[in-house]
Amino acid sequence: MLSERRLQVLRAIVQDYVGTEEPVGSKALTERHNLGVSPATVRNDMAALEDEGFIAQPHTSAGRIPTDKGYRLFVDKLAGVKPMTPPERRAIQNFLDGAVDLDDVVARTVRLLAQLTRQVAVVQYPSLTRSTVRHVELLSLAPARLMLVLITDTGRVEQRMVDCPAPFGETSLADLRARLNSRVAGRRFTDVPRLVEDLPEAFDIEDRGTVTTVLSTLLEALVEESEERLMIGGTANLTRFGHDFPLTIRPVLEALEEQVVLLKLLGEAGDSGMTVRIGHENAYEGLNSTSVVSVGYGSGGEAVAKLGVVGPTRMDYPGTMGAVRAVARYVGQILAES
Amino acid sequence: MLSERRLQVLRAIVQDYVGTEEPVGSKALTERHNLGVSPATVRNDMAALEDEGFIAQPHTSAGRIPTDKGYRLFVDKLAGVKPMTPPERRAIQNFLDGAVDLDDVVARTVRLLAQLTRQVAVVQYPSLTRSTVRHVELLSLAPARLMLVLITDTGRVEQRMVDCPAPFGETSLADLRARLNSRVAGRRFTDVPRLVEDLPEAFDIEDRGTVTTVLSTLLEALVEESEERLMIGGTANLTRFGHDFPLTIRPVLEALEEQVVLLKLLGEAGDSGMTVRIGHENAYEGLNSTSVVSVGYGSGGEAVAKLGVVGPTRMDYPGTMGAVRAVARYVGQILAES
DNA sequence: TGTTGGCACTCGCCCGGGGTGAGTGCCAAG
DNA sequence: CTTGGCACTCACCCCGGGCGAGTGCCAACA
Repeated sequence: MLSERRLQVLRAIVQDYVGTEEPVGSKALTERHNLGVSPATVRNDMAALEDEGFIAQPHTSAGRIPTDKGYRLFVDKLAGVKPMTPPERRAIQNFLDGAVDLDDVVARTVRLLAQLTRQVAVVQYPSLTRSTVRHVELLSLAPARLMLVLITDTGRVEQRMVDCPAPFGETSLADLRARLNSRVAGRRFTDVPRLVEDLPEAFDIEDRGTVTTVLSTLLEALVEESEERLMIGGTANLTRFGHDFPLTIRPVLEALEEQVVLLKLLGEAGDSGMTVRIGHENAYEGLNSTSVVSVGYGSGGEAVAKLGVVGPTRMDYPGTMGAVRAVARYVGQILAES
Repeated sequence: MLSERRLQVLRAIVQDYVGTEEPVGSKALTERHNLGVSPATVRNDMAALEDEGFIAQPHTSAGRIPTDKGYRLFVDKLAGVKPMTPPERRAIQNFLDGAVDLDDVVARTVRLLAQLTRQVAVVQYPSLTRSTVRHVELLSLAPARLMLVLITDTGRVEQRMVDCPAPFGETSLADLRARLNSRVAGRRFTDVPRLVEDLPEAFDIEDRGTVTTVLSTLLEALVEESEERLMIGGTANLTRFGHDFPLTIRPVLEALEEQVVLLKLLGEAGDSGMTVRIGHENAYEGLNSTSVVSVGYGSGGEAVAKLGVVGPTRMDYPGTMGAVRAVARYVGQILAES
C-alpha cells in the first residue's frame, strides 16, 4: 500500500499540474508544498508512484503528470468536494430564480454551470418517464380530425394530429376526454398503458375505432415525450483545452453534437450521487481525453434527470464537483417550487 | 476599371487560395490556369489588384491572398452559384422527407446543411410573427386556476398558467373558449390584439377580471412564441478553420452560443434573395474572420425564417451558396406540404 | 529501513546561422 | 502592353551547441 506521504505527493502533483498545465518535478514540489522532505525523497516516491501507474513522464528528463489512474485515486481518496462560498450560492440562486419556464430553467442552468466551471455544461431535460400526466385535451378540428394535446406535470406540452377512421361526435368527444382524464391525470407515464387498456369497451362499436386510434396516438406521444432531450453550453471553453488542440477538440465537438452519445454518457453514470468518469473510463472514444462529472437532480427526493460538465482530464475536480453539486441542488429546488 | 484579365486573375487567386489555403504566387497561377500570359504580366496585374485593395500579401516575398474586398468582388461579379447535382438534390429531398415534426425538420436541416457545406449551419425556426393561430384551448385546473394552450399553424404549442382574480365557472369558460376561437382561429398573430380588444365587454362584470387576465396572458404567449429560436450544428467543422486556431475559433464559438447575436446576424441579412456577409462586413466583432451565407425560406412564396452557414472567409462561395439555396428551397417545400 | 546529499546523465528547448527557394519589383527590350 | 531577365527579400528548414530542469543511482547517515 502507498504510504501517507506518497499520497500527499500524488495530491501535490495533481494540484500543481492542474494549475500550471506543465509536468511537475521533484524540486518544484518540495518548494511549493512544504512536505518536510528533500527532493531526493520525493523522487523515490515518484518512482514508486510511477511503478504503480499513477503518474507518468511525457519524456525522459521531464516532470511527471498524473495518469487517469492517478486522477481516479485523487478523486476517490485525496480530494473532497469543495463547497461553494456563500456569495456563490447566492449568485446561483439569484440567477436561477429569474427563470420563467422549464426551457428557461434548463437554459439558465447550462449557462450557469458553464460559467462556474469554465467548462462545457450538459443539462438533461427533466426526464419524463418518472413524471406524470397533468392533463389530456382533445380538440375537434374537422369531423374526422382531432388534435390531442398532452400536458405533463413538468410543464411540457406535446401535441398530435389524429385522423379518425370515422366521424366522431362532440358528445363522444367530451365523453372520451372526461374518461381519459379521470383515468390518467396525475398518473405516471409508465402506468398509462395499463390504465387505458379497456377504455374502448366503454364506447359504442362505431366509435371504438376512433378511440383506439386516439389511445395509440397518446401512447406514442408519451413515448416520444419521454425521449430525453438535453442542452449544452460553454463550448467556447473548449479552447482552453490545451495546446494540441485541433486533434483533441474535434472529437469532443462531434460527441457534443450527438445527443445520443451524451445521453448514453449521462445514463451510464450512477443513478445516485455524483459520478466522475475520467479519461478512458468513458466508453465513447472521442472523450478519452476528457472527464465527465455528472449528478442526478430532481424536484423531490428522487432524481428525474442528470446534469454535468465535460472538461479535460486535467481539471479542478474538487471545484468542479462542488459547482455541479450545488447547481443540481438549486435546480432541484426551483423545479420543486414551480 | 479593372480589365477583364485582371478579374480573371483575381478569380484564379480566390479559387486557388480556397483550395490550397496557401498564398498563391504569379508562377503557380500561370501554370494552373491557362491565362495565356506570362508570370511577369500576372505580377503586374497583381500589383494593380493590390493597389486597389482586392488582394494582399501576408509577408513580403510571399504570394497573395484575397482581402475581404477581393472576396466581395468575387462573389458579386466573378462567381455564380454552383447548382447542386441531381444526386445531391435527391439526397437532400430524401433526407428531409423523413422528418416527422417541426423540430425534426429543423434538426435535419441543420445536419444536412452542415454536412453539405462542411461548415457550421444555422437554422432559424419558422418565424411566427407571420404565422397564424390554429386554436386556443382553455382548461380548468382548479376553481380559480386555468391553463391556456396556444396552438399555431406551424405546429408549435405554447402553454401558460392563468391565476384568475375570481372563480370562473365551466359555462363561462366554455363561452370564453368559443368566443376566443371564433375570433382568432386562423388569424395572424399580429392581428390578435385588435381582434380580442373588446371581448371582456361581452361578459358579466364578475367575470371580466378573469377574461382580461386570460387575454393578457394570451398576448404575452403570442409575443414569446414569436421570439425567434434557432438551432445550430456542425461546430466540429470549426476545427478545419485554419492553423491559428484557438484565437479564431473562440469568438466564433462564443457568438454561436449567443442566440441574440445570431438572430441579429440573420436579421440583418436582406429579406429576399441570398445574402453573403464577408469578414468585417459582419457587425459582430467575433465573426470578423468568418463569412455568413444566409437566405430566407418559407412555406409559400414568402420567407418565414432564415437559414445559413458560418465559415471562414476563405470558403467555397459558389458551392456553399448552391447548397444553402437548395436546402432552403426543399425545406420550403416540406413546410408547405405539412 | 527510510532519508538525504551528491553526481553523472538525459534530453527537450532555445537560439543563432547558413542555405534554399518561392516570390517579388523593377527595368529594358520587343 | 507584354515579356524575359535579374537582383533582392524573406519565410522556412535544418543543424549544432549551450542550457537547465529533471532524473536515477549510490553511498552515507539516522
